[in-house]
Formats: sequence, structure tokens, C-alpha cells
Amino acid sequence: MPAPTSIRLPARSSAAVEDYLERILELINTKGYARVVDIAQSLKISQASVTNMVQRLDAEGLLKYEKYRGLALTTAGEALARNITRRHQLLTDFLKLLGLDDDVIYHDVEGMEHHISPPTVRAIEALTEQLQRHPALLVKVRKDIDEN
Amino acid sequence: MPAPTSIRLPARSSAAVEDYLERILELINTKGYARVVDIAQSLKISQASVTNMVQRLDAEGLLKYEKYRGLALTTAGEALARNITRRHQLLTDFLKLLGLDDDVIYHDVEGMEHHISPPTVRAIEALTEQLQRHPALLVKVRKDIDEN
DNA sequence: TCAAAAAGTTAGCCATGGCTAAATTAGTTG
DNA sequence: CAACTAATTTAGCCATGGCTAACTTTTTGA
Ligand SMILES: [Mn+2]
Ligand SMILES: [Mn+2]
Ligand SMILES: [Mn+2]
Ligand SMILES: [Mn+2]
Repeated sequence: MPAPTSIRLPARSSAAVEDYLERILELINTKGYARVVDIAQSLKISQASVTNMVQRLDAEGLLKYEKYRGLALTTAGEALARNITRRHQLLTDFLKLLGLDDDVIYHDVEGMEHHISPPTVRAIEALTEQLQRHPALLVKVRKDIDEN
Repeated sequence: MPAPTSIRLPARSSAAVEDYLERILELINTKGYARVVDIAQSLKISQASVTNMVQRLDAEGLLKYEKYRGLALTTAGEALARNITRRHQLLTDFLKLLGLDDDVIYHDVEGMEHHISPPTVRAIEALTEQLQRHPALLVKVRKDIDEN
């Protein structure tokens, strides 16, 4: 039996962790890499704060980080990143159907995305699909909104 | 011109502040008052933490608190409480239409309610109303969910 | 090649919002 | 009305996640 070394608990990821992972994946997908300075600029957070979080994510096994060099998401980190990205995209698509402004959508999605559990994700997915198939109802919704 | 005494800034209310105000209003509406011990039990938070927050809310002008005695929401505090209550109720009604379990709904609403801005509130209100008027689409949504 | 600039890190600070333990006040009851 | 109990407050602690300033490492370009 191996020695009972320090066990790393699952560590339920916070909104901040999800925002970092989501942005890191996006940077990697668009420019091929995610440096501390890129993450900082993109999230409008100081480089020092990013360094701190990146080291924490490394310690939690969500990415591998080499000091002064670069970082790469681990399988676990990428899974989390894809998951939060899916929630972000879904909520954006959904609110877009309702005719809301992009700024409002972005602001609200950025907050809400951290609070929808898997069943709710599936339900909103199903609703979004049905609404896309039946635009008549959306026309009425938008009219109601305007009359307000 | 009056002396430039300590100005109390608007203090953009946090999720925690909203949760406290919402629960305080609910307690007042159901049992007529909201003592520290009631709030603590209801929010599953220690009495010491509640005392702390109640004093902060008093300092921010959201309620009037008399040490060791009782508290009452101010006009500003009650306005905020009613506002968050409305968002809570709306999201609950909306997710209920999608056929989600009450536990899931409560959990997700408790988080999401702090992140929907006024335009989004109005849009989801309009959508909820239209969905209630046209249940056919909801039937399909629920079927889609089950098939997953 | 080597100095300046850019990037990254560290140290130390802060606010928020939790907690427990101990002290204090208020309420109840024999 | 005194003592017990319940309620409340205070003190001191902690984690999270921001910040700035100062320092270090890496990259770049004359
Ligand atoms: Mn976010
Ligand atoms: Mn996002
Ligand atoms: Mn809440
Ligand atoms: Mn609520």
C-alpha cells in the first residue's frame, strides 16, 4: 500500500476558477497559447493576480505551469473549461433569441453561467431548440418586451 | 453649505446582501419580525455572522438595527428586498415550466437571481407568459428533455 | 552581446463573508 | 428577584480573490 501522501480533494470550482479556465481555453484556441499577460489583459485583472491563480490551478491539477514559461490545461482542466464554455454559449444563444442587447447578454451570462446545474442546462437546451423551430412565439415575446 | 461629512456611497449590493435582505423580508412577512436567530437558522449561517451583516446593512442604510433588540428594513432596504424577491420568483416560475425538480430549481435560482439585469428580467417575464399561454411548445420541450 | 523593455513573480496589503469561542445582555421562571 | 437560559455580540481567526510596488527573469534589438 502506498504511503498516505497529501490527497488533493475534488475542490469544487468557483466562479473565478471557471472564468479563468474558460478564458485560457479560448486564448489557446484563438492564438495558440495563453501567457500570463494575455490572460490578465483579457480578464482585465492584474498580472500578479493571474500569476497567483495560475499557480493555484497548477496545484489543483487543472493545468501544468512552468514558472516564467508557459502553461497547458490538463485533461481535467480542459474538461472543466469545455463545460463552462458550453454553459456560456448556451445562455448566450438563449438570451439572444429574446432579442436582448449584446452587452446585457454578456454581462448576465458571465454571472449566470456559474449557477446552472446539468438538468437546467439540458432543459434550456431543449427550450432553445424548440424556440428556434417555432419563431412565432418569439415574435410575440419581443413585442411584449417592446410594449414595456 | 453643510460640512462634508462621511458620504455613504451607493454600495452596489452583493449576492450575500441580496440573500440577507430577501430572507429578512420573507421572515417579516411570515412571522412579523426577523431576529438574528431567525435569520441565522433560515440561512444556515452562524448567529455571529448574521450580527455582523446586520450591522453592516444598518451602516449602509438598508435597515435600522437596535443592538440586542430588533431590526426593520428601511425604504431602500425594502425596495432591494422586493426586487430580489421578484427575480427569485420569476426564475422559479420559469424553470418550473421546464419541468425541473424543485431542489434543482431552488439551488440554481439562488445563484442566478443575483445576475439578471432589468432587461433580462423583462424578457424572461415575457417569455414565461407566452409559454404559459402556449403549452404545446412546453410539451415538446419536456419530451426532448426526457429523451436525453 | 548586452542593455533596455517586457513579462513574470513575490511580498504585503485589502474587502468580503464565513467560522468558533468567549463574553455580555435579555428574557423567563421558580 | 435571583438564577438559569436564550439571544446577541465581540474577538480573533480563515479562505478567496482582488490590488500595488518592488524585484527577477526573459526577450528583444541596436
Ligand atoms: Mn463568468
Ligand atoms: Mn463565460
Ligand atoms: Mn441567492
Ligand atoms: Mn433567493
